[in-house]
Amino acid sequence: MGLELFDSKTQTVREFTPLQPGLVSMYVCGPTVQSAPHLGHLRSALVYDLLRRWLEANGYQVTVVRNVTDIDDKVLVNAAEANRDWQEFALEVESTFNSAHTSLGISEPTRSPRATEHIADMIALVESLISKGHAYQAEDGTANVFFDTSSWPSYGELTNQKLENMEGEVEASFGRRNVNDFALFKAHKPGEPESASWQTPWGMARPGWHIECSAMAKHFLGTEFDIHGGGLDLRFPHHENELAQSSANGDDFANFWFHNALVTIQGQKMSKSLGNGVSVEELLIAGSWAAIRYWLSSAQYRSNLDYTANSLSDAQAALDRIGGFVKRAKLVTSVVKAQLPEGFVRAMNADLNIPAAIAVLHETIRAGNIALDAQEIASVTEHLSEVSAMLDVLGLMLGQPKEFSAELTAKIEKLIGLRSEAKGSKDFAKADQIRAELTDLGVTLEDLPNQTIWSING
RNA sequence: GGUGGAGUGGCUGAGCGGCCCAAAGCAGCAGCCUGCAAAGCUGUCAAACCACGGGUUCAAAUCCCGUCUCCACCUCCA
Repeated sequence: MGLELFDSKTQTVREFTPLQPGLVSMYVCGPTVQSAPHLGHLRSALVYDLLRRWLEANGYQVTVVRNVTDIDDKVLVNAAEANRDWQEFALEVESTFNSAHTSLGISEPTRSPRATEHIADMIALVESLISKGHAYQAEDGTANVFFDTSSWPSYGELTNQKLENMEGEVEASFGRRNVNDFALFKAHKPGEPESASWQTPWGMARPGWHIECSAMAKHFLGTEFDIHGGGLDLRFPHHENELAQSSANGDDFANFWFHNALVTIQGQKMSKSLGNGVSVEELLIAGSWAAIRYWLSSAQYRSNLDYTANSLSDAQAALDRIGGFVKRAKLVTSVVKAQLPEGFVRAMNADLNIPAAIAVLHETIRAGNIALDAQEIASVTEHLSEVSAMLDVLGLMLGQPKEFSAELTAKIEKLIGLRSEAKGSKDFAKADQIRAELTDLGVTLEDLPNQTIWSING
């Protein structure tokens, strides 16, 4: 059985078949670069990285477009507060996202377009919508342009809502005809930087939030593509509005809608507006990037993931177990090409059940350890190779071995040599003294049957 | 008011009609290894039965009904 994914539009798990054999096109809503990323953003980025890896492991050529929303109310507000040029500010925040992604081992999207680079595409799309009777310039004559929700009977189809049940704006404002109509372009406001507005057929304006995704998805992926992803909190209004714009324009848009659940803290959503987001800096005090990645993988993507004080240390302990096996196994054998275990494949295909896949990883490690104890090298090789293949798919990093100076390495190895000699001549006092010396240097020794390996803590 | 989702061992977290008297990890306990440790490994422990009360079924954590609690979205958010 092949890959099955939950499609949040139909609210069913469906077999995934790409529109074009062998190719997968995916659009992911990336960050609004208004402030530095927190754990929740990392989860979202990681989910799509894992999906991409699994698709690639299955032989698909995957095109991932992840946008950067670099023009938005909050970007302008936050930049102004920081007394910065908004474009510089946006670029800087974007780079903090990028470096966090890189550190987490998230591969770069095929394309990562910025909203401000596609104003022309957005204008074209809005003109098309106006000509089809689905959008209008503000009644008050400003450059505001709105989508006319009353012209689109399917509005609400993504989130299964009826227009009359929606709360909408308190009152029609800025020239809206209807409280649920949403902005496609926003007229330039006095006080906002000139640079934050563009010449449009309706006057100087900047794009609304939703139009960029419709325009850029079409630009890079065409009128129809396989998967549209983003955080659960984007389903409404953002994705609902994207769908309305694109489908009102006659485009088929996404075949699968994919929404990752959120990271919570004390049961509450982690969010910029609640101010309870755990920043990258705080995370790195609690654990390593590897631990963060492992922990973020530990719940299925549609389940909330609650961050607690122990989260990263638990993850690190699990990771150490994995790393310990790999390290020891590699002393007696090496990795060969291996098939992924059937249970692992089954778990990944079942709507990307990473925690179940990780369970298979641990089971394989246990079997590998047993083989290691029994000195059954062929079996160790097999298990090590399977583990390696699984780690590859999961993109799990095993605490990249730190580089130490040759000088330090030589010193440590010399001390270990002396200790071994002391042990050989049963001079345990001396051996223990050397071990204590190494402990002071932060070096942890591990005595294996015929050698001593070492690592440096922290 | 509307639309979704969740409640599983000390913690995290899979399972969503029979293979479940419930995966995996962490923590706990014991043993192995060791000169002793550390680290590591192995085993084991754990839920008077999966929020509660009914029901359907030969069979339910898994389906249905009711109740309680919690979360998300309907305003910017991954």
